[in-house]
Amino acid sequence: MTRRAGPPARRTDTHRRIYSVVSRIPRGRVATYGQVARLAGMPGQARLVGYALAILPDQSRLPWHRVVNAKGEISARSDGGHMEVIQRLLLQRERVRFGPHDRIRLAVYRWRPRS
DNA sequence: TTTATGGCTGTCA
DNA sequence: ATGACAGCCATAA
Repeated sequence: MTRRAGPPARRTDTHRRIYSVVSRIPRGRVATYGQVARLAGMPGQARLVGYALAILPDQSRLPWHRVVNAKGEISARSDGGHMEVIQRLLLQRERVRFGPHDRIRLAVYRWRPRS
């Protein structure tokens, strides 16, 4: 194994928890990166969520498109940017409406898990 | 090892 | 509303 002593498999566990939370976001609802981080037990790690989703394989079944930034917008990718369009389509397909400035009204569509 | 990004965010001007 | 800044930390070079 290449992994030595110290923090045991943190990266793996981190991604695991992030994906776990994302998989629970119901259709027609969205969550912000920061929100996912908090729910995953790592408040303030919004960027980690972005990383975890960025390396997601294309054939992944995870609802990555239901994660948006704090303003309710689809965050810009570093690459081409075609995924942003896909994300928008996927959301509209599950009837999430976009308001002015390509924004989603978080007050209306934000996911609110019970516990 | 060090440095520079990066699907972010809250605070403050 | 917009912009600068500072945290946070995984990855890539």
